Amino acid sequence: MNPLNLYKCLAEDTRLKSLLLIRHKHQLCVCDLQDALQLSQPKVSRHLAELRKCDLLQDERRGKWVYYRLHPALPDWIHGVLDKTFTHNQDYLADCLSRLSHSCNSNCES
Amino acid sequence: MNPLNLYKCLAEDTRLKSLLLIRHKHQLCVCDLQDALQLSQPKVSRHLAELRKCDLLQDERRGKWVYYRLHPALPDWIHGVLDKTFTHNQDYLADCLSRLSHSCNSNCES
DNA sequence: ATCATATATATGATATTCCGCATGTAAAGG
DNA sequence: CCTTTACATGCGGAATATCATATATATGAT
Repeated sequence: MNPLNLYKCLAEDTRLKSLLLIRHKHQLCVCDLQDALQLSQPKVSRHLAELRKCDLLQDERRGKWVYYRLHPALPDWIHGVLDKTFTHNQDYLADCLSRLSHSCNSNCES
Repeated sequence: MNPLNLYKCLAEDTRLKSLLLIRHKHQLCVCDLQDALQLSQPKVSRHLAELRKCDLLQDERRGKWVYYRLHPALPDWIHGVLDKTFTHNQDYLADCLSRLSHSCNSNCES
């Protein structure tokens, strides 16, 4: 993953927020994000697919749900970038974070 | 500077390399970058203007030359992101870095 | 089998970004 | 002045990205 492609992935609101929320909650399914971001299902799904194709995310189906998490092989420096971004931009994430904590699909397990 | 706008700025080859090279060399003028990146003058200039308008860069004219450097008010976490990106992506920068060291507009002073 | 829920994808329209080229401006030297 | 060098910007077209809508697929329950 070269830096240019990473930043292209981060350069869109839905993708950036999805990545940061998934990083924060460890794993989320599409409908969690759909609720938290208040976006249509196809829109969320399409952006997650893009992040998956770039190997930033990994998906795993469990029953009806598909859970997304950070790709386990993600280089250290990318973790660092995401960490800094999350930590220093709580205002950017406040709204969707609060909506996320009210939903309960992914929160209720492991 | 919100993270989305930052990453939009970094999501283009000319802008990303320019920023990283300027960070590395402390300051560079347009023709330094033009040589290092082997790009047309208007192309470099336009992307630098965009980075300036987003307050990522600051410009300063000295005689015929306009020197660009990182904006002094750049938040710490953005410095962190740039540092990690530079350090862990030397391959992405190798070519333009070597061309940069052969030129001598900005190297020859302070 | 049928249906509801969760997710993915195809398609065509719209918007945004990027580029090359031409032109404009600013400084320095003759 | 006039020219050269360094840089900036306006403009139209090409390439890309994004979107909404419709449709397809997968799973689980009845």
